[in-house]
Amino acid sequence: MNMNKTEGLPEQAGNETSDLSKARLRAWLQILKVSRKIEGELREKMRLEFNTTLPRFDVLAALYRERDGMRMSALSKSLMVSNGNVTGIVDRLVTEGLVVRVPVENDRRASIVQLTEAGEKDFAERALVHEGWVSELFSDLSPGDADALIRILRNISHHNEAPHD
Amino acid sequence: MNMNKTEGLPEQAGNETSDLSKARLRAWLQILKVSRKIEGELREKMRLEFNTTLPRFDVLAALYRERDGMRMSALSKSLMVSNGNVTGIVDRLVTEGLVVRVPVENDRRASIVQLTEAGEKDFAERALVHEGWVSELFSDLSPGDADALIRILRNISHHNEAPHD
DNA sequence: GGCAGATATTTCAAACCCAAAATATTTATG
DNA sequence: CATAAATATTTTGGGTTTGAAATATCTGCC
Repeated sequence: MNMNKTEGLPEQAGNETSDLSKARLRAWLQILKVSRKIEGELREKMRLEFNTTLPRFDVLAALYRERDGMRMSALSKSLMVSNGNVTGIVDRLVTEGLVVRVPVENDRRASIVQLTEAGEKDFAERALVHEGWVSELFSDLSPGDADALIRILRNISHHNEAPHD
Repeated sequence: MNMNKTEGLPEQAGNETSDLSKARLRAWLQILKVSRKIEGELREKMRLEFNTTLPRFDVLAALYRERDGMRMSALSKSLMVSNGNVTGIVDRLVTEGLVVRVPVENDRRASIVQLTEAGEKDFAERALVHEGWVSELFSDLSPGDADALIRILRNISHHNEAPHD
């Protein structure tokens, strides 16, 4: 018996549009929807309250976690955006005086991007407000659901891991 | 004992960076991470396999669900992007022959965007492959977790509802 | 009819984003 | 040492994205 059941079997290649496949597609579309809505809200708040943009904030956040600074390549990997992209964002942060490019000893190709004192101060203040915004936008998210969400999403991240976490 | 625990207490207004607030922030960052990674994978596949882009595919998908066509404003609301944005994407789809702009009876301001036969055919084929990609990227997502994910994310969507779902 | 305000869309400037090519530098290998 | 391959970053070209301003049109009110 059990001959026609597929439990334990690997997924069938030609089995397009199974129920499971459709459920996963719905899940993905829902992730996309929430992601876009929250990102839009945060972008607007950033602009109105802080007169800055989300990508710039993200760069500052990454640098705040690594006080010794990061290379451009480390930044782009951490933020999951392209190399060339980070160049422009860091350029703007430099002109704003929030970060600096420090040459690397013994490697004249690379440079390390670091928060200035002003950048550190600015970010520290803004991070608190930002966390408040997020908490407000997610105020329907119970502790249990938050944990479940994080667990499920981590599973997905880990599976699609290109280099490492 | 148990005197210092805060379980059951309502959220404190001035209590920035409470545990719950931090959990929600982590949840948001995880959503962002998954969203970016999956979007990047899909973008690359779209480019290599279909020689198209994600935004164009999204517009075709919306139009495929509404065979009678949609107004520009309905499109931008549905995709949660700005009005001006849709203009450029539809322009490109028009030159590719996948959609057409049909004037609206009694309202010369508006136009209705509709799939052409070629657009319909193209999308129908690609949608199946796309669903397969998503299912593969989410292959670690069990049916139970998919349902939980959708439920939790819907809660969040509903809370942040500007006009309607 | 005339006209103020609302609505639908496009245009515009600035920023972001990617992939690929270009540049500069370092490392490894003969 | 020379030089091919690898590495780090910037530049480039095409596309996407937003918010605001500009256009065109419609609706309601006098």
